[in-house]
Amino acid sequence: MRLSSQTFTRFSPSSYPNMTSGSNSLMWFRKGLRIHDNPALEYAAKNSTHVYPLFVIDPHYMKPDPTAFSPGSNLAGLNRIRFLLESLVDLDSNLKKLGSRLLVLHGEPGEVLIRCLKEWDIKRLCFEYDTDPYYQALDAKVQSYALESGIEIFSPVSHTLFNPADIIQKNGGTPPMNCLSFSKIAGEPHWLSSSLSTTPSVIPPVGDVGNCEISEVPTVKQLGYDDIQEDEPPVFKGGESEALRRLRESTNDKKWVATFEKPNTDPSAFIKPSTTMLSPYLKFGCLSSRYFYQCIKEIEKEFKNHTSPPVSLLGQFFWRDFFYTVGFGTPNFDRMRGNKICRQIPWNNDDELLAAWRDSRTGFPWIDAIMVQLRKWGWIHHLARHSVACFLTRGDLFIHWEKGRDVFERLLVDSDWAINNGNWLWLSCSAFFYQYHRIYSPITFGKKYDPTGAYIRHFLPVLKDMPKEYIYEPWTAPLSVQTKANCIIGKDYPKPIISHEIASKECKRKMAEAYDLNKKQNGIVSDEDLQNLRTRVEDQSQATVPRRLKQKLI
DNA sequence: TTGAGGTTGTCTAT
DNA sequence: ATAGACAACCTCAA
Repeated sequence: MRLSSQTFTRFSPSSYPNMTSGSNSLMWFRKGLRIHDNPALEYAAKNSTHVYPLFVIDPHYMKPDPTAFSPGSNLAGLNRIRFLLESLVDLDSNLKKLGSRLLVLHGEPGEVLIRCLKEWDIKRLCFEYDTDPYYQALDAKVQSYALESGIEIFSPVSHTLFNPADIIQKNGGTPPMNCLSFSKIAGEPHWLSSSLSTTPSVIPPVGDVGNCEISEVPTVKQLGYDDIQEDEPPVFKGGESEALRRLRESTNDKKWVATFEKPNTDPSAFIKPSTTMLSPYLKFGCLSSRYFYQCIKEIEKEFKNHTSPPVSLLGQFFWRDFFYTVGFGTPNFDRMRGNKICRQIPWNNDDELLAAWRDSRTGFPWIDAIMVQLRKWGWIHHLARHSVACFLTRGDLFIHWEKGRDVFERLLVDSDWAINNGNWLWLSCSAFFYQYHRIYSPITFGKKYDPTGAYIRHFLPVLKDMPKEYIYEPWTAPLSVQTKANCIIGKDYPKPIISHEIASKECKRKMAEAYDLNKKQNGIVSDEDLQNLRTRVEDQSQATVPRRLKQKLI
């Protein structure tokens, strides 16, 4: 496809009116770890003598954090870091096929980049536009240096289908607040009917790298992750090649693609998961969302009765762009305080309950099994995310969504700033979704997909011999049954940390009080108001939920 | 002001 | 499998 983006940031200093063929270009990779449909790379490859493809290993993202609750950096768990490194190895290999290679440097990306621009006498800097706050701040610094130095910048929008800024402008200055109005404003992407030719055939060679300390793509061990215990092979293999292979595999069954309905997919499917599992590849841009979109569009043409957004496979891309747009247009999107679209809710501060949830010790097998899958795979089904997010926040534990967001951010291979925050806002009924009476049951929700509990048995082997009558509520099994199943509740597997029946009622009442306050005060809730409300609802809660229901954790 | 619609709730009855 | 009760949130269009 000829996906030359019409929406891009470009500064062409007048001191360089003609791009001469004797110029050096730097292609800065961050996301967008691919050679297909990569407008920044394509632009760099044109009319340059030398192209320097660069990736900077950023300690902000990849420095090991020994104090964290699971191996990884303070931002990313090991599964995601490994995925990223594999993606870089694959990118290097794909670049080599085009006569180039990937240059890897270590350090603070802004500083490293500016050093490279000087050292390599770069006249043109190309990188994919990024809406995440971290890159917005970083890119502003780099751009201001480049402008002063007369370096041309080419920064196209190619991570998402649409340019979030365009959507916000079309909507009158604020982001659309639901998926339907987003779709109406967005329409069809302008590049939809562009032809399918995806990869540059050659990239000008890397020039002299001077004094820069170029390294190979490091291994996780070289980055300082020593104690890796691998009991199972990773579920994902990073990289563009694997992404395209999996895309072909996923789109092989055209009828499945055309009749996909997200809400009807099965969160308990683990032998053959019920969705494409391509999200990690989209997150890092190993797979172009626009290319994927075109592939689905082609398939839909063959089926008159194909499904439609928001539930169709194509619809999932609108959700992605929707969250990117709201995230871009909302100050403090990743926080409750200072976030205008976020209901102010007096969440509990209970680290004991939070740790139980995080470490699969809630005593609810459905919840605990999901959290095991999250740690092991770095991926869980969307509805599984709903189940555990609802349980942590408005459904049972009433703990702040930001705490759950941090855990997901760390453990998910596909964790994406806008989408992760957007979904936590959604699930906690803080924004977008407000029907807080609809609470996922930690017992019956999983049961309706998986009545025998195969999913639980797989991820929580301690319960593998528990009869199916008790697998979702093992504390109700008679002691003789527990003994026979080699699983004594309270010893081998925890008792439930709360009563779902009581806790969910309490949560509804607290949500009603919080909504009431937000409405009365028109969303302007001070720290003091919030603390007063917290004291009030907790006092009432003490009256109805005895402390002993928060049983000792194993 | 009113009413319809909102990707993915649960429980019971048919 | 599907329908209605439950108790009732929000936003947006008319």
